[in-house]
Amino acid sequence: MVQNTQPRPRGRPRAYDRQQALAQARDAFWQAGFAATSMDDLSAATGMNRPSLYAAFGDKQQLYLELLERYIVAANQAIAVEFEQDQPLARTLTRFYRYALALYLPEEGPPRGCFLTGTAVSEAAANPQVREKLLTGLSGFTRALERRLRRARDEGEIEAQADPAALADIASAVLHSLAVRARAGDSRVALNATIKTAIGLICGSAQRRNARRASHA
Amino acid sequence: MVQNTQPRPRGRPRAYDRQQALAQARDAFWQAGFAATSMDDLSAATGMNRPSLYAAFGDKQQLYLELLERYIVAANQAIAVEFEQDQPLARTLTRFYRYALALYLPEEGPPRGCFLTGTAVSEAAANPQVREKLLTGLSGFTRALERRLRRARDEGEIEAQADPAALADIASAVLHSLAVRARAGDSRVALNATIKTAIGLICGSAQRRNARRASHA
DNA sequence: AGTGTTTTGTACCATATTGAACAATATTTA
DNA sequence: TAAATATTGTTCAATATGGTACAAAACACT
Repeated sequence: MVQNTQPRPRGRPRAYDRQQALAQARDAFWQAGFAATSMDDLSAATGMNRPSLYAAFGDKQQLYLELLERYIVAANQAIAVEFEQDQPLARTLTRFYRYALALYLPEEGPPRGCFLTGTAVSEAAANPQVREKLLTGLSGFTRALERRLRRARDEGEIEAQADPAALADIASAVLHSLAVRARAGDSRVALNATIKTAIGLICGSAQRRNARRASHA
Repeated sequence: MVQNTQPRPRGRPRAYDRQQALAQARDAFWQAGFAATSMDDLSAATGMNRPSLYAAFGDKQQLYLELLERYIVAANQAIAVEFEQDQPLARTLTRFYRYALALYLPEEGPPRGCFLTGTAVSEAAANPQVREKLLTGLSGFTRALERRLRRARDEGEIEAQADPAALADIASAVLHSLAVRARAGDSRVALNATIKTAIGLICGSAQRRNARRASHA
């Protein structure tokens, strides 16, 4: 059997776990936003001291951009897995929005919305790097939705004349709205009602009844 | 004729115009966000020195909350004026979204999106006062849309079985999406396509053709 | 044990930021 | 012209923040 244990690195071992520290830094940014989170906050959140933070992740902006990238990649992977499933469109979209909402409304603590819309949007106007990553992330989600809707159209799940790109725009808009409204403190009931309405509208006349009378809080 | 000139106040006259200073402070926040805007930035933007800023508007948060309030009131007034017009729903919605987009994409300078979603959303998770005002503002817009859609239904502009609250949710979602995507740097063409799609979808089967084939960038 | 290597943790510096104190200034009123 | 009043502009203190230098610590290798 091949030796699969890596040779341990030379010097003093790290006192932190890189993945865990990144997640903790992300949560700190997620709560307070980029500008309002200081290196001291990040130090406290990760348990690392500042020199270690700089050595491991560069300065605050580098770390933040890295976290944006990771969030986008993870979201795209989760979406890809879900959209590859051989499930009805309505069910897939329901799971898609429910998964997002679970992320936006954690069990404990204040509602936080989406990491991208909750923290990157405010920086985007003044910071081109953040703006670029944000747009890349958002349009990636939209394209994934469009591919799934195209498949739904090709397989006869929605009307043959439906425009996948147009419907993906609406489906994305609902996601953006959930992200904003969740962080704004809107109720879970109201957000779920929006999800129901959106799915009814997107999935077409077969589901039109739901679109008309989704329960509202 | 009654004397309508106010008696001038006692001491040294103000060197600034209050309304103008508020607008300049708002634009500073709008560009960089709340946390990234310092009192010095506000001082530079308004031309006032910091002691005058404190005397006139209180601390940074007080000033910001005041600006949120004014933005919400102004938007509600503009919406009320527009929605009172005796115009077809599709035309009203078109003007509504175009007006928003003009605000989000100024002629000069980087795209800025909506003042609420662009600056208040990031603060909302950690700041209950901002969160409350944000939710109030957003749900006010949604209610105005709902009233207009109810009128459209009652007057036969859209199907009698349509649910105004549900459609208002979608119409709001599109507004939120425009706000986010504009600040993220998405193209004017793409945003206009989303507007067309949304209006086609909301206004129902009479406009269904537009919903299917709105041009995409 | 001793040496080299990497990380940690303390200490430090320069600057940014908030907030207020206070004298100077510009105006109205007596 | 003098007094009262309100704002301006300078100055200052206290703290926050970003970023780094450097010695101590913890490991691998010889």
